[in-house]
Amino acid sequence: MRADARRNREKVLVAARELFARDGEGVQIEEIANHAGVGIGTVYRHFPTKGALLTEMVRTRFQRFTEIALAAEEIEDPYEAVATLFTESAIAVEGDAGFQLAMMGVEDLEWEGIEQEKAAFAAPASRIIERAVKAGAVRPDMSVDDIPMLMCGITSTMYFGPGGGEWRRHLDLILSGLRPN
Amino acid sequence: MRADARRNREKVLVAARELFARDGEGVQIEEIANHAGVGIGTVYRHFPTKGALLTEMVRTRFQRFTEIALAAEEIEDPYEAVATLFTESAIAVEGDAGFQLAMMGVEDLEWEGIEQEKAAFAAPASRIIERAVKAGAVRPDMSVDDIPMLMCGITSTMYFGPGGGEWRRHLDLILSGLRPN
DNA sequence: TACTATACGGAAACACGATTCCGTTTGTCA
DNA sequence: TGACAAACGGAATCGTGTTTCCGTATAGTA
Repeated sequence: MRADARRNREKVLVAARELFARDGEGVQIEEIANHAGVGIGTVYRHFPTKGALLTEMVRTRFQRFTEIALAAEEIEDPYEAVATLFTESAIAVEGDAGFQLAMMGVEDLEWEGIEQEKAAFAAPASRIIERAVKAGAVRPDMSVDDIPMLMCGITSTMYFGPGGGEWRRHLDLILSGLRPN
Repeated sequence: MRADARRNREKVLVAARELFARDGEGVQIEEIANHAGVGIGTVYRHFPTKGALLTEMVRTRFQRFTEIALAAEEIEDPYEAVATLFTESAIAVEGDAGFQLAMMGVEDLEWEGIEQEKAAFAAPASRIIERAVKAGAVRPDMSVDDIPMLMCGITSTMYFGPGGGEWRRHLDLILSGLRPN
């Protein structure tokens, strides 16, 4: 690949990241191109469709979750590990409207492309939850399948709520609801 | 207003209700018209824009919340009143994807049109929360402003979650998180 | 029944954004 | 320094869905 091509690809990615974070799926290709300082054609040279470009954004963000889960697994206290998993994940999503919408499932992105990332996250996350359940630190019926649901709720509060950190209260309620009985 | 006009207006409303519930903001005017058995022009005769029609849908649904709040206020037990308020509201939204999206704030509807309905709901809802707080049945820091946030979370679970009633678990967690300390 | 204000239907005009296409420019290599 | 494949820019094209417009049909009334 030619040097300028690699450079432009990177510029497109950076611009897309910023604008997708601000506007979600609503970003226009032309705007991304302008912001990156390249032509529309160049965007299409690197990504076959708008969806492919945005899926790329989501994939990157998702990988961050896996890092967080891996780090949380190292925490001694089983409950703290769970709390950290949720809290850090929420923080990672804060300020990225596009990803928030993606988490909520309202953007029609090609989630197919990120199965692999999902699995990579599910493994450590499962271990964290299982450990907490065994230790009696959370409800006995909690499972890894609750994570998308709960994150979805927190995320939507984040997206919907006026500016501030209202989502922290929501998270707080959920964490307290997760304690046994 | 001529009799046929009134009849058609009603047919449009019914069709719009059904299709908005199924597809959200994505419904097409032509589809609504076909479903109602009228022409596109007739839809526009009764509602100046698509947004005006959909706002009408949301307004109707919202009024249902007020009825629920008013009924919940009659419940003796202060905690039960809160729990009922949330549970019944959630049930009212179940199965209406359009309204779910509206609650989550992702449809760009003209919410201005429903300020009045909002206020009508806030009054009884406030009384319910205040009573529960005074009775020590919920966290002392709970307020009526938590309702949109929490409903938003529940609603998004409903929309996002695969079919079933997963949202009941989310609601369950939230209600248990709302208990004092 | 004849008249007229209303209302109707749906083809056409519009709006808007994704994607294509091709003439031009640029990086790379001999 | 050519030569040429790779990459670029952005006008033009296409697709899709909303809204307008106007000739036709109908309810209501004398």
